[in-house]
Amino acid sequence: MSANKRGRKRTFTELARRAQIVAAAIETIAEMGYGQASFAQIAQRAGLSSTGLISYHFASKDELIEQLVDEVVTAGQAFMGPRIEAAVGARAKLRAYLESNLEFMASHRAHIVAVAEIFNALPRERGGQPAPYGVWHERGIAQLQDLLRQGQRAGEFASFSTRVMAVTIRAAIDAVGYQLGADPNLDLKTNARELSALFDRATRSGKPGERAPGCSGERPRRTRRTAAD
Amino acid sequence: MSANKRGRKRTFTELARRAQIVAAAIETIAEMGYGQASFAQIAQRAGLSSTGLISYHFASKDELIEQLVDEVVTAGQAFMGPRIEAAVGARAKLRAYLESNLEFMASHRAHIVAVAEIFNALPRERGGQPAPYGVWHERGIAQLQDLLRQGQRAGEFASFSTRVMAVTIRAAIDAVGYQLGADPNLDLKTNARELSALFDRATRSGKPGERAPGCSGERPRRTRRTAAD
Amino acid sequence: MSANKRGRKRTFTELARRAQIVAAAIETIAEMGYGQASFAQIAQRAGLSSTGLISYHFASKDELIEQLVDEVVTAGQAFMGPRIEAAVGARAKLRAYLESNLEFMASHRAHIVAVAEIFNALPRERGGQPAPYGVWHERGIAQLQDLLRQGQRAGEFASFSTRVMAVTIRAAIDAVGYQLGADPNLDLKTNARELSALFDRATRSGKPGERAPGCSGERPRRTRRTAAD
Amino acid sequence: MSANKRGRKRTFTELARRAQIVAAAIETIAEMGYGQASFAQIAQRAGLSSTGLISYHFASKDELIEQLVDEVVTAGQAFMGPRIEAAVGARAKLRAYLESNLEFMASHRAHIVAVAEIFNALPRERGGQPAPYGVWHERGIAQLQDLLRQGQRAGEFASFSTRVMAVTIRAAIDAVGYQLGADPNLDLKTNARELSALFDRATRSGKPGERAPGCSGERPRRTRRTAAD
DNA sequence: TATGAATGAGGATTCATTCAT
DNA sequence: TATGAATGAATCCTCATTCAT
Repeated sequence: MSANKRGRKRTFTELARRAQIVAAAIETIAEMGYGQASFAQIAQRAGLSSTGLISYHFASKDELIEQLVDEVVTAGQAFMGPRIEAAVGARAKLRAYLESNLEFMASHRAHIVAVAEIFNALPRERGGQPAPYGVWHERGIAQLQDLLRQGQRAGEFASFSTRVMAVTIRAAIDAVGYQLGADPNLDLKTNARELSALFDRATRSGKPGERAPGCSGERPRRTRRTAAD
Repeated sequence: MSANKRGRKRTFTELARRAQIVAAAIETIAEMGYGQASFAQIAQRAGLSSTGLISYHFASKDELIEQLVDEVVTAGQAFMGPRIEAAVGARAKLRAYLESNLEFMASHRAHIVAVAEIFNALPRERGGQPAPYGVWHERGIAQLQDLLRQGQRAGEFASFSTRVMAVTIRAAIDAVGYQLGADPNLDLKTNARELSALFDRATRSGKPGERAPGCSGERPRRTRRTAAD
Repeated sequence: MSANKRGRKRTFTELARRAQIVAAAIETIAEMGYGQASFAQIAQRAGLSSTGLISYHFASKDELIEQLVDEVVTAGQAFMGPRIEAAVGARAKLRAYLESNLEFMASHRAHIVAVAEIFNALPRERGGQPAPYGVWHERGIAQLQDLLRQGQRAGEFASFSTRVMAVTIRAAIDAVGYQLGADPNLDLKTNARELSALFDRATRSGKPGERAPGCSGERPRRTRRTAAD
Repeated sequence: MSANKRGRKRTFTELARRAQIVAAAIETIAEMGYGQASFAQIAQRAGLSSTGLISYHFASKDELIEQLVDEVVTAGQAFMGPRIEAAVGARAKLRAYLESNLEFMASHRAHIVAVAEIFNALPRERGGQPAPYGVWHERGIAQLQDLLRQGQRAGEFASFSTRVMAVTIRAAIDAVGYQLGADPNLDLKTNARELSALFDRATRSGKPGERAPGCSGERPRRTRRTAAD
């Protein structure tokens, strides 16, 4: 992926142009939706005077989108990875997973919305051929399943289908991204706290010393509920 | 809705053709994705020799999609409504909600996949103007929030943001539909059981006589876990 | 023209239907313009539930339009002919020609507007093949030229190109029809009076006893002029 | 008006292409009529291999037509304006108006025919919304009315409705353009001379020293009349 | 006769991509 | 490298006409 179409290593300028185009594509897709994100729109936003330049730097629209997704996912992992690893224990890691995900969303709103648009707009896995970016999705699920299995082995988590739980956790996070597309003022902190608590209850075992809040009759963090709940 | 463009009551033939076209659209969208579902593709699948016939029966592509969504949503509500109402108590209703949703998916796979495609492909709410079928989504969320609030008032459910919980429940269900698009052999019964348990734990209060399974250290329905979990 | 496509004489019903369709076409074209007057629009206005019926009664759209023009022109001639013949002398006949034309317009606004639309919208004479309804136009010009030549022979009219004068008179009348399409409240009586006077001055000879108003320094019918003149 | 859709100044090539396409549109419309002037026809006549190129250079068909009309009207005004201004006195100006109009027609036959086609084919003013290029028409009428009023104030012209007279003059000129579409060999010089004389008689007052030719019993320029008159 | 269904050609427009400069 | 010009396939939609009933 580091070689251009002439088989040479990409020059600095070339890399800069690609980055600029990808950035413009992110903005465009986030703002107008994948369906409206034509080369013309992207070029305009990038300040380019020709769509031809996009075709010059990217073999096809597919390659542009691939690059875009790649960058966002990589950035996300770079942001979240350390935070998750720093947490001790499966419960803490799960909480870190959820909260760092939403924290990343807060600082990379357009990126997240764009990637969500792309995932949704592109054809899914059908018959035999895989979805274009299904790999990333499956990789994320697998990573989560690992975490959940560790917790189950450690007795921190109850017994449940790690697959179903992982898919649900991802779906919950993606739903926040989806809502963020519609409402830029969405309160991500509240969402993070609520989701953390939700999946904590959903996963935790009833082990002594790890008793679920519901079991003790007390609630750790009482939150005021408003009408908008 | 029962009058055609000439202001006449729709004939039997017309209704049949419309249904046939809608069915072809469902198949096409479910199989190829919304983006690829042109009139030409739909007409071909319906065995029509001209795209003009689709335009003859539907005022626009929008009307076709609207009709499609309407049919699927109406059918879904007709299927699920009674099952949810028959359940007694909020916990049981929530379980019925989840299970009837997935049961409907099992028998209407293409319908669900098609509608999921449409929801995802169409422009989202941006700035001020709402998403085309966002109404349905918001209505579903609101309905779920009602159910959750009732459970909270009755003491069956713990304290949490009903909005976040409702969005997460819907996201979990939609994720199952999404997976169904990729894998027609998805085990919906297992998914239904797991999701029921998951959200039962996530919502329930610690009231006596309503103790969460996790608290007793035992699991009611022990499920064999496979590697694919 | 009195036989239908099966070579039979047209039944009363058939004639009635044709008349009804022609009437609807007149209304539609006058109101929406020729370009928007599709069979669907005409059928709807005629209260028919199928465009097929129009095709059943008329061999083609061309035949419908032909019939329409025929009816309007015939009605116009029936109205104007006697009025012109009743006038004595070329000057009086020319005045009668102009005034009866505009009088007919007043009572057959839609007809006139529709025919004007058709004349304008249809292809003109090009290369060799004649304009569809150029015949009517040329016939009208020829008739006017006859009248003008008679006046010249009788010494009532000055010497001028009867062709140019005839074309100009028709153009002036058609321009009134054109304006009538835009402004239904157009004052036809004033237009008739002004055009009569205009072409009286433009045609008349300087013979004694027939002196032009301009020559005597007096004006026969003094009209108050308003700012809108 | 000098910036293209990318907000750039138009290049030489772009201007040339636009001009070429406008020229092809003029030819096509003049020859086949507005109704038959599809992008396909225009592209073919311009030697383009794709209708897409027209859309590339013009935002819409409307813009193409607008540009076409604009060019022709501007050229016409540039041609006629100085000739009218050079004339001294209302009578001479009116004569210059008529003669320069027809002179322009002689050298820009297709342009005039095309614009006449467009004016006629496009929807007229109806209800409230104005005709697309009605502005030009009304502006021409207003300009003529100004000229006529000046002549009336100066005593050169008799008393008449300047509106009716102006509309009739324009109609007479347009009728020449109309005939030109059908007969390319139309004798424009004779038409110019006859129309000049016609409207001179129609407008002039009976003032001493400005006596109408008809009053003297003599004709200044005796013209041979042929059968075709 | 009359209806509604069906056809297929033709309408403008959008778009990613290619190419010469 | 970068630009603008050009391409041609694909988009939805309109319409007069035909046909079976």
